[in-house]
Amino acid sequence: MKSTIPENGVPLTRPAGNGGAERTEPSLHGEILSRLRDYVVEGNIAEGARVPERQLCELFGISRTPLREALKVLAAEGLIELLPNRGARVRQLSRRDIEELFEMMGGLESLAGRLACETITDEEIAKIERLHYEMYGYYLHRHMHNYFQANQRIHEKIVAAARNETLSATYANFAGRIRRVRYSANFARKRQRWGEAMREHEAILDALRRRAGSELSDILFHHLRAKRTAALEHLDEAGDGVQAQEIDRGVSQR
Amino acid sequence: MKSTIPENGVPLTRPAGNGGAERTEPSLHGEILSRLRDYVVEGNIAEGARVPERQLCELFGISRTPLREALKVLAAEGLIELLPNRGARVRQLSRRDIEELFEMMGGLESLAGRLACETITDEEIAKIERLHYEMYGYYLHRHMHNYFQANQRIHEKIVAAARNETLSATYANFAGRIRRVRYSANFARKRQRWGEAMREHEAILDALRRRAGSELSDILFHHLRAKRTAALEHLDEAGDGVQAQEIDRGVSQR
DNA sequence: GCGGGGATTTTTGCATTCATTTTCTGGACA
DNA sequence: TGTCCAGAAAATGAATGCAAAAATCCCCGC
Repeated sequence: MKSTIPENGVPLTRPAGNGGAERTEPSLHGEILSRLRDYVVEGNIAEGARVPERQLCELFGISRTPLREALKVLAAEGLIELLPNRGARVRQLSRRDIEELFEMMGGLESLAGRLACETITDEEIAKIERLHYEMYGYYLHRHMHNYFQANQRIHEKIVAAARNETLSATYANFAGRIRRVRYSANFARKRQRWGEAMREHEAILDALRRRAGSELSDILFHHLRAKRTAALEHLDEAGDGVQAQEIDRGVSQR
Repeated sequence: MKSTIPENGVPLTRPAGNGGAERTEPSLHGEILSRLRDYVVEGNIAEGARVPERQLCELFGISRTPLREALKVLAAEGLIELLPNRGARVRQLSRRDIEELFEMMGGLESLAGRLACETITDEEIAKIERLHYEMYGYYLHRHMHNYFQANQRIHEKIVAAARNETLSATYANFAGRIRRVRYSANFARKRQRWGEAMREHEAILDALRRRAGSELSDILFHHLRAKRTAALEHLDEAGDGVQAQEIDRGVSQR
């Protein structure tokens, strides 16, 4: 059959028992798309660097056709950019891009909060409260990583409570795009910002309990606006070394 | 009944001088993507119907490879859906899909309004005011089509005033998905709803003049919520005849 | 030592080909 | 007459081939 494909570490066919969390992608294209997206989101290719078609084909054990299809989709998602006759590059997020993405996240969470207030159940709120106190514990112990994860899950729960699949999918898309930025920004988060964030989260919970949609919408927007500010500050501080390499990546008009 | 594609005037090979207003897409893939997206959005293929690869290849004068790449992207955009080993179909919007899309539009416009209030200039507001009075004229004369277009342009201006390219692109994407629904719903719009919409638009302008971001955010959300309700009512009334043809398109659960 | 220009290699974009799967068709049989 | 099944035809998904563009290398002149 596919005897021409060199055997490498990655199995050509999916293992029979797929490993727990991963949802089964029926088509090869779908699976490649997911895998390549993860591969890029997880930072396996440097920002602004070329996406090596040939190597990825070997890595995944496929031909160029499905890989290129996946590249086109990722480009449409905004994760990479396609330069005519010059292949794909991992999209380098400019300062403005990051601003825009945080604003989008703010808008989406704002919407999610508003919608959630319309239909959220007491059980769902209780679940979020539990996550909140868990997060508070990590805050007190200054356990950054777990705090970050609990934080993410709270926001995901709110989005899920909106009961809007389209919104969830869009949210996941944008979340993927700024994942690295958010994480590193959170790592550098100052004590002061931590305290603010905790207070904002308390306000979020309060508005959620009262099902105050419009109010929650405002709070979430400003919460994300604050995250944006923190991320940009972090970028300014830590990013000086990165500036140089951001410059020479050439034109990238959309 | 297989041939849903009418023979239209699109030449098989691209004319040397590309036709007028269209922005030049550097790559063939990009051009095919745009053309195919327009082709679908404009309703040239019935909802739920198969997207005939072979015929479209002949129509555009290309091979299957770039066409299939475009199909994958359109599927990611939510315009069509891909059934494994069974090709692409134009996505049939369920009632729930339409609800979700209007909610998304509400969220995006809500965000746009909030952001716009931060940076909009007096000139931009004046421009929107002119459009508003133009629209008011069409309202008085019951000139449905022009009213719809002026309405669209006002909302586009607000989104543009947010100065967020990512938001604009996302907005355009969702607007394309529900274009048909919105338009037909507007056509059926009752007198009463027209009056309401005009009042809402006045409130929008008022909040915009005062740069009351949070307030405008609320107004726009509820404005879109009202549009959603109107669209769904229209669907319930006029959609009875469509129900039958919606049933037998086979499985398509999401 | 350094820069420039042309040939070579690599990469890209699309067309074509090939193996499967699905769908259509026609006929056997209850 | 209706149903089921086998074979043919068509469509799909992915691999490969090929021409053109880009990147790289190499050598020459300065």
